[in-house]
Amino acid sequence: MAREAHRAPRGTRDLLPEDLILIRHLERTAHRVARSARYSEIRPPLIEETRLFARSLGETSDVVEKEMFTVPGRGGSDSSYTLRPEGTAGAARAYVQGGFPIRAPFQKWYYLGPMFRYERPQKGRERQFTQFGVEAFGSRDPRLDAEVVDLAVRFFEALGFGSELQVRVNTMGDEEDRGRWREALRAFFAPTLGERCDDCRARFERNVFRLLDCKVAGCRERNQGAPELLGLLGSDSAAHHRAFLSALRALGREPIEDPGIVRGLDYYTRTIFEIHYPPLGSRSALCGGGRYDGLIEEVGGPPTPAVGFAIGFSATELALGELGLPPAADLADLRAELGAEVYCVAITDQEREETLALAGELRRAGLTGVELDFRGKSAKAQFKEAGRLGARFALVLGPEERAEGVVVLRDMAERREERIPRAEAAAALAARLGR
RNA sequence: GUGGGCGUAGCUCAGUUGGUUAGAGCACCAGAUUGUGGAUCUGGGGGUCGGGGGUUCGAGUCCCCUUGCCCACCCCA
Repeated sequence: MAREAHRAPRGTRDLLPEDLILIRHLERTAHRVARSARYSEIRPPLIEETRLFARSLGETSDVVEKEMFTVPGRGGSDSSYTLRPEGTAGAARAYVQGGFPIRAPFQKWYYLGPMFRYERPQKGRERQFTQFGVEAFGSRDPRLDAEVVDLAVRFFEALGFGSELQVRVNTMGDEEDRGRWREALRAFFAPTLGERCDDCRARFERNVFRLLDCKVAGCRERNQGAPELLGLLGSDSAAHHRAFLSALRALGREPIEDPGIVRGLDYYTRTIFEIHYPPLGSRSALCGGGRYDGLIEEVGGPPTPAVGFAIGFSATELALGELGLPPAADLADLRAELGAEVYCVAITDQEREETLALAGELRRAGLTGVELDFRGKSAKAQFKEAGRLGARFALVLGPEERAEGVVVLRDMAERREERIPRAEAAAALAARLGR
């Protein structure tokens, strides 16, 4: 081994052919589910101006404060670019830049691709990870919130997750509601602040909502009886929430109201939700999302409502692994692509060039998975390799065949052979492979 | 950023109270009737035991440092 072998950067990994069987299945499932409700794919750049994220995610969010991959621009001292840590900001920016708020405000989009966060890697968390997300702009209809949730649930159902999937919902209210709630919480927590953990005391100043999901047991106890936003909602927000719950039920999704859900990013308003799969235990959260009616304005557009979610593939992969999903049959076609369909065998070295030419003809004729030996293997070893690769047919070329202008077409499974004119090989294979 | 665990063949791992040429399985290669396969059998290649220092007659085994990976906390997807 080389003394200083290069390694993939910490928190990143190579997706090798074997790994891509599962990944590609996740991707196609995402495309399919998004398509089912007419969401269209978008591909914003992987880098954005740093200030876009600072603006949309919140200056004091952990992501912005210490988790971004940022590179200085070369132009001026004020230019700076950041590898996207999430997909919503870029989508919102693209929506505004593309002029959609005016020419076609209602848009249903989705994205799928790598995101980057400079964090300490651990199980289910990488510095480069993949997210599948949807964003629906231009409507404040609570039925749209429900459609988005349903989409997320169906993604997991399509992968084989069972009926234990939970939709946990909560509401963040609008800005006014949240102002009232913030003051109520501060008034509630202030007297017992001295009995809480250091983190809570810091959060009290920075973002009082976070006290609600502190993991420390003692702190949790002191959360009992904290004012709930539900009781402080203005009539619009309350009506929205009720209609959202009703719409979910109309889709056959029974929501679980969970006041403990608090999103870490600043841009959420009203509906927020998480998809959980309790059999996974502490790592049961698979998806988070919600409504962010203020975001478009935040990134320079006119007031425009929006709702969406993001699903991280890392956690999804982990969960699938624990559950033994997806069933092998769902991956069979992708797995088969790693093998060969037709293997061209050269009996002696005299046929090696011609097997290459033969393979070329087959490929030009549209056949896929056409392979031959490039390592000087014996005829026997070539058949062995053909078998290992799962080839359905072998085309055999030896001195005799060459002299007669034919090839031997061997059906690997049936172990039957027939001689056919060399010129008809491609057509014969195409017919047998159903092409 | 803070803790903890682990680095032995390409992969997954054994390696006994420190003791001779460091092992297994899988994978790879080659044979087992000179032109026919996924099984079996036989054989083969391949390791500065992460790196450095120390203790010792002797270190893969013990100690220290370093580096990498993993796990947890934080936070979240």
